[in-house]
Amino acid sequence: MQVRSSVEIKLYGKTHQVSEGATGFDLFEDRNIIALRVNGELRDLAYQLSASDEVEGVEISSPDGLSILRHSTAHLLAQAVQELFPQTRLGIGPPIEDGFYYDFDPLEPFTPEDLQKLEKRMKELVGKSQKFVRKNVSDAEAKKELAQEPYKLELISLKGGEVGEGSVEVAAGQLSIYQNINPDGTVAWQDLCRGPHLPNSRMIGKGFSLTRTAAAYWRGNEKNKQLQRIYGTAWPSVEERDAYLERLAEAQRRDHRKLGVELDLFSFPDEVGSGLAVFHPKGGIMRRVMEDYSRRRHEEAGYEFVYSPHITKSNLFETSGHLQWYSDGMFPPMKLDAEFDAEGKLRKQGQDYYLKPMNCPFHILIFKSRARSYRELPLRMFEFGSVYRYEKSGVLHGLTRVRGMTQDDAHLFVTPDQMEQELKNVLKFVLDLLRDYGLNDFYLELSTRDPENKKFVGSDEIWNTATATLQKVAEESGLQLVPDPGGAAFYGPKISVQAKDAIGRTWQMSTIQVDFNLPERFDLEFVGSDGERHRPIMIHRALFGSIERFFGVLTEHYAGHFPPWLAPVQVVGVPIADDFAGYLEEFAEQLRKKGVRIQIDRSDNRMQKKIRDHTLAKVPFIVLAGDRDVSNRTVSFRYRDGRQENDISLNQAQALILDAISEKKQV
RNA sequence: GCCGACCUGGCGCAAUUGGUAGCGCACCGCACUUGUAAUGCGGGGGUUACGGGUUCGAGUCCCGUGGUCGGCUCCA
Repeated sequence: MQVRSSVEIKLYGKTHQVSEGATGFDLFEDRNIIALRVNGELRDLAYQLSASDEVEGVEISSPDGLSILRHSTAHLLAQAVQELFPQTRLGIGPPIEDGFYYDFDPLEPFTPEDLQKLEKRMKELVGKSQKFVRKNVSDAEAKKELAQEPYKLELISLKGGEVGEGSVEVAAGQLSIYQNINPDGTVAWQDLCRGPHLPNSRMIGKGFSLTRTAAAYWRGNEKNKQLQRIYGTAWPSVEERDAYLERLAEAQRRDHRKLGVELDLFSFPDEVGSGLAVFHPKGGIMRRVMEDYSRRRHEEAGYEFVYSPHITKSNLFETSGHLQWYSDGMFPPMKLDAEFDAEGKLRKQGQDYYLKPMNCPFHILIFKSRARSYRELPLRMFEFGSVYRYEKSGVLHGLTRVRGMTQDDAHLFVTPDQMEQELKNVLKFVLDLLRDYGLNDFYLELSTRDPENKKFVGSDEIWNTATATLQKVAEESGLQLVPDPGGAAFYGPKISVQAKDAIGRTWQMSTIQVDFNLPERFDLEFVGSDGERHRPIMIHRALFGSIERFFGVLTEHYAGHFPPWLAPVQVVGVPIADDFAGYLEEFAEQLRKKGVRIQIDRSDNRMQKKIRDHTLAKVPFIVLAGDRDVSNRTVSFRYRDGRQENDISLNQAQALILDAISEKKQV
């Protein structure tokens, strides 16, 4: 037996002796440990330990472990692609949340059938038990090995930093290539990669799937060539993979575009144009209820209501700067009023009118309509303002990304002294209101100035004050605060409220934005207590973002099971037999007088069919009555989840319904 | 905007290698009147997104336009 000298390392912080030349394989018997963290850096299990290394194991189910699994699966995909489509060149292939992708430059774009073939081939490769082996290479070696891969060569020449977009290929310094090695020692495939990887393809197991293909610009730049991206997902077990796919399926079931059709809420008629929604009566009721409640709350919070037109002459948006900065996102102008003589010469200069992409300039004009005193501030102007933005065709998405929308928009004009208190009030107001609509899991994002960017308005001092104030206000809310450095617009910092929905997805909801720019551009002033003129600060604030978008988010959050106060039809009465319909009609009449949206189903359908229909229509309360109920003066309730409550007295029944509505309860 | 896929009655889907459009639900009518997720019978409804082309013949093939979906880029 060979005698080896031993080496002292630290394993999970404790001193540990290993023989010289030992690797991670010698350290961990647990097969769930698939990589190492050595002195803070992720390494392969095959990493050779050296003295004083501080070592930890990386479990496959840990966040790092999952990334490694997914990264290795991406390699497997790339190997399969190059085997089945040898002419295909490699882009990049990093792990992402819940999975991975790999970008390719193939001769022909991939088809869904190709995906199936690739998945099949990947499964075969898993069975081949190929080792993932790291090979450190010099730049010159790497270029030689990857001479056939133009994109990889580009990465080599760029190295680290500038690569952008999840660089898993190269880091500054040492380059490495990972080879997939057959049990007989031959190299099956290789890729430029910084690793680490699973030790063996067998460990990828069966918990992966290819999910879709898409195009993606090389290195994320619109000016570059588009590559074909294949997305996949990978998990330590088939069960976890299936659970993930089930989450996707659940998200699909909740898709507001689908529910919008099924529940007859809204549509996007082709005749109208992309991204322009019409709300049907049922969606219309919901929208009105949402808006009415919002109005009432705004009124209570000291907002004043204003109205402004949908179109305006160009000069307003020249003054505001929108035409200079954002004209791409605006509908092109309507050219009006130009007059020409018989020779076609211009006799009267025309005017360009634009659909408004924002409401703020109008509110500013209202502010400016007369001299303002400090006594009037804070001045809070609110409007359900319809705006139109020419979103690029490819980004339109149901109600969440549209070309015409109504913002619940408010502009607050405050003195610098008032800013902090006002921001505090606004944040509280926003969160309270969102909670009333059923969202209650939030975090905040604070977008601050990019110090590199010279393109901003306002002094350093005012930026620092505003940023510090926003920060303070955000922290006082007690919510988690995520910094977004460099995320601020050029005209001021902002807080955005992110809400998590019922299945854990995050939606950006409200924004509270400080603006130093527009007061400047419009030369806004108020007269202070000192008799001097001062410039107000403006705060932009949209709560829903847009009503359309919020509507879509709520639809998905509730999966169409709206709480009674929002539900388009709140109660449907189902008589056991037609003889009892009159009894239910009397009950309904009482509720209708109190504003309840209740219908009695007197159709020829069987009672069971009616229950089915109204359950599928997601009506919160189905109220049934038969002879027993008529004699006892009761009804029974049936809920969307199949639950039932029988023999409820009429008074109780009425109280139960009214209470659920007024208290915004879910049932 | 870019890449790819797709577009058949209100909705969800069928239509062998191009041979003259079917089904379920919904809708309408008739009968039935029933205690908690589909009663039975009958009926109406589509110039297959739109415009061209190839062909004896196009839902099926080709070109263009519009729209939808998945991504990329973008989102004041």
